[in-house]
Amino acid sequence: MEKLPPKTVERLSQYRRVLSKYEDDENSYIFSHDLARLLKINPVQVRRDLMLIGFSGNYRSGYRVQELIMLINKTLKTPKSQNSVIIGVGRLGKAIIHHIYPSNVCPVTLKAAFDIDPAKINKEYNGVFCYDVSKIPEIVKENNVKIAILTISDEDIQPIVDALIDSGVKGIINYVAGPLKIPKDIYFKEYDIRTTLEEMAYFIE
Amino acid sequence: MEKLPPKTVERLSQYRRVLSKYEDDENSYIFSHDLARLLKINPVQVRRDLMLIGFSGNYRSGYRVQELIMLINKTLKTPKSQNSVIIGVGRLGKAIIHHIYPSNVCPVTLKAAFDIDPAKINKEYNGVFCYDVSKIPEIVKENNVKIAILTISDEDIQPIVDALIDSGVKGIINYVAGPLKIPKDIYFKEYDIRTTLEEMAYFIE
DNA sequence: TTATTTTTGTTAATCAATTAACAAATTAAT
DNA sequence: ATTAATTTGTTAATTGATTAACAAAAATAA
Repeated sequence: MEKLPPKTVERLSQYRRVLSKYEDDENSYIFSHDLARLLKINPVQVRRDLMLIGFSGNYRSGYRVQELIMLINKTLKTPKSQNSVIIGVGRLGKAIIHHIYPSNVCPVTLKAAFDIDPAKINKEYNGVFCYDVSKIPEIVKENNVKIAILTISDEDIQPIVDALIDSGVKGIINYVAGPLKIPKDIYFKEYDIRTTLEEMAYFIE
Repeated sequence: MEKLPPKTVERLSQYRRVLSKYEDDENSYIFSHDLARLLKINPVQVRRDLMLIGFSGNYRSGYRVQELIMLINKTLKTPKSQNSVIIGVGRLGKAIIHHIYPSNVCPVTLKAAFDIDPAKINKEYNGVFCYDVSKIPEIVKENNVKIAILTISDEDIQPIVDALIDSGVKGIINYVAGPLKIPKDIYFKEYDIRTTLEEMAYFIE
């Protein structure tokens, strides 16, 4: 099946998250303009996104929330379908562990954490066990992990990245800027808050 | 002067950050394709971005690093020109404080932190003082703060957001998804790692 | 001197994302 | 019944971002 545009996928994930708060009522409906307002986007965009996944609404009452969530679940792979690991259990690493795991909303499972600091290794953080980075190949292969989250900025992170990729990781999210050698076929995203801050500083007034 | 495209601003911030590691040598130069490789983008994009800010390179040796950093500084406002605050000093809040402050690279100054937890108030975190949220109007106005970073997902965050905006904040970065009422003229960005994870899970094979 | 190579600078073309426009469906009101 | 109001579904238009294409500049090699 044809892949959806990346931006649409991003919004589908956001629709699902905000809608899950509205799901209490079995029979609740939502209009495109209401869903749009929750995400601060244009209602046409909502309708277009839903059109792309083949979801139909009702001319009078809008879109059925429960059905929409179910279709988004199906479209963005079924829940718990992808496994991930996190590198680094410092402040940021721990924050992310607590934010995404255990969560009934996020369908990506965090299978393990890794660190280089002996003080952090062989402990559990909110249910996620932390191993020495040397265990990456073993654990990653064993659990069929495809996504890695990087939260440490050590100079020597490149060997860790290489080990992850060698072991089958296909997507990397890096929260600490820094040039990394990453093959072209790896899905890579970098988020550094400083970039966002500087962009914002430029545009406000 | 005409505003630059948002994506160009984002990349300028990234160019500056990676180049600052190359600045040691007073007279170092870099080619567009080398800078491009560091950011995993197309060299044409680098040249186009630099063209937009009116920076010229040398046909033989590329772009002068030091001069380029200076021009980016000038383009993205001068260093230390914008003030920010952070809401919440939990795990994520502390991680961000340590990541951006004090930093000679990020030109946005973190002026204060706020929390609702009495155990966290009136303490200093890596040099940033934490106040009770009731102090928002006073501190924000006093320091001419224009940017706020949200790291708490409390149900009652809307009044905090309203206080920030009333006190003059023009840009908000939200790290915890959740519908917020934000006026149209506020520059707003939301980053929830779960969205990124789900998008990635969809695209990798 | 005359090619050859390399890299910038810029326009044009392409691709992606958003928004506008409006027909079709449905209900409610007159 | 007819009109008005509302909202979806879809195509077309627009806007924004990226990439391709290539001339101009400068140095090097033949």
